[in-house]
Amino acid sequence: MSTQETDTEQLILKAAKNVFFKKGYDGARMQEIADEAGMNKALLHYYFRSKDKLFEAIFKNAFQQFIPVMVENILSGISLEKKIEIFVDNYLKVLIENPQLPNFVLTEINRDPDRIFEMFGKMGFKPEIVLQSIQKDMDEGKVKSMDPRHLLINIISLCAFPFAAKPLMQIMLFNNDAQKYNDFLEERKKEVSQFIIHSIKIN
Amino acid sequence: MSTQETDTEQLILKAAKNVFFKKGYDGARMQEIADEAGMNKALLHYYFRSKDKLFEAIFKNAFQQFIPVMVENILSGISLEKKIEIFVDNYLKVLIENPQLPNFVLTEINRDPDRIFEMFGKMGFKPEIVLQSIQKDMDEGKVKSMDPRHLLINIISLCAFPFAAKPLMQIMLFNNDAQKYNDFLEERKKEVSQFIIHSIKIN
DNA sequence: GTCTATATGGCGATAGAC
DNA sequence: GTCTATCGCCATATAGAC
Repeated sequence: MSTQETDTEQLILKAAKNVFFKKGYDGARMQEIADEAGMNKALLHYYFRSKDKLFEAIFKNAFQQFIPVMVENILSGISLEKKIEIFVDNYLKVLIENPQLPNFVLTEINRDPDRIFEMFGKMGFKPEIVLQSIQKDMDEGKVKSMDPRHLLINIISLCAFPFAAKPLMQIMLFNNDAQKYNDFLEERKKEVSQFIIHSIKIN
Repeated sequence: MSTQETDTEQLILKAAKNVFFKKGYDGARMQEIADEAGMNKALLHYYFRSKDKLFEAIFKNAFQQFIPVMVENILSGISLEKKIEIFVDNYLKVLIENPQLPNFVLTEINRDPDRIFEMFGKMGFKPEIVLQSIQKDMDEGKVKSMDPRHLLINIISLCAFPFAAKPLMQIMLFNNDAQKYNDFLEERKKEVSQFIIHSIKIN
């Protein structure tokens, strides 16, 4: 695949990402994408043929942004606690740069979950491996024993949800001050790690 | 307000809830609602005039289902730990009965966050009061000290996210066995409480 | 109140000039 | 490659018979 794509194509992709991320597939309008890209609607069809095809491009790109981050440190030999720390840090970093990502993924999870699961698989994210890795540390008595699925879903929930619910939380907790909410999300890199690790520690 | 509404109106509301919850405002079709209610499309307009008005009815109803639950035990004098336990239990109970609720609310959060915030206020949910109540127990040294906003958002995240991401999690963690995922969500009533309380305990 | 038939508008997509 | 103009469909909404 060539890394050299036309300027126009890049403009379209950027605008489409914005609109699809904000409005979802159903709510997005080709006209709005064209406006945001500063060009005519017909050009979108010239480059991508249909709304579906354009969406597909955005969809694949979105997953390439965060699945590798999730896969990365799973197979390394470090302790579960350290893994969690690194995972939370990396995952939140990606989300801070792409705050609309959780909403986009959640929308798609409800449109076509199988497609997403398939995409996860293609990119090397295998839940069984993650669960086994967690189970191993529990069996060795390094952390509190529990159903690893609860722990996994807890970690993902604590990272992703504050982005999915961002507009409301920003109003509720920070008087709609965007800068303060971003600082708050930054803090969560440490806060969430501590929260989880404290919870699974054995004393 | 009369509690006696026509049968037809009830049928419409029930069908509309199903479709709006599943497809969101943009994805929902008046035809589909009519089909599911077993009647003609024109009747929906006879009773509710427009798609917007019908949606508004569903919207208000949805919030009446869960905000009172959140407000309920906040002002009581019991300990924070006990409050969390009761809150998680009640909140998850509502969500198990209305699994699509988080998606519905999240969609609306991104469409019009101010409207939701207003709705929260009208129904007596004031975040400052919740935060103060949490802060009080921290000041008294009963639980670990932290920004109460992180704790609040952690609690909500741990409860709501597994429903928002349900279709994918069911596939990933339970081979798409709906019964098993429901059992898993039931388990979370205890699991989430323990997870949180363990994390804020002082040793 | 409930239906069928139809009006109205919006949106994805295409044709064709430049 | 990029634009304007337009087609054709589908969804909301209304008119009017029963």
